[in-house]
Amino acid sequence: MNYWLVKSEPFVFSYDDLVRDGVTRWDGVRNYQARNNLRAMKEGDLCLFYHSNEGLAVVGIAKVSKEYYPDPTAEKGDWSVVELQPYKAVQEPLTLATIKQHPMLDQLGLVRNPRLSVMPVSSDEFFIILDLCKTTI
DNA sequence: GCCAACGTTGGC
DNA sequence: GCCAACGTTGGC
Repeated sequence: MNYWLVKSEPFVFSYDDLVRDGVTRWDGVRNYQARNNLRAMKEGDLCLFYHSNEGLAVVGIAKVSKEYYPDPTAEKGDWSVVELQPYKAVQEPLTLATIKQHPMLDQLGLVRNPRLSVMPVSSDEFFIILDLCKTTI
């Protein structure tokens, strides 16, 4: 089991939208590092769902329901998508400000490379974050 | 292969 | 709205 963090602008696609839709195709990724992370996801892996631009917080957990396949929205280039489904909303959203204050989370990709939209999270980091969200899985 | 210019992301 | 960081593009 691997753990990940995906970012979405909530006014484009929020965690509530994921709950509403039940499953979504995570398309439109046009960054090689992010794409390679999508390709490393296995069915059943869990993703922290982070709201960027607005909210600036981890708000839920998504599960990888389908492993990568070619992005149908890509007109050219070698891009991939996965499918995600809602797993669990967190009890308390965890804001970026709080994440930055936590000494155990200073290696988190979200802090070290704020522009990457799909990134791996260590299991230690994942469970620290769940704990800060007062959430169990 | 280098590097300048440009575009995008995303926090503040 | 601004700006820093990063990635991409394209000329040489």
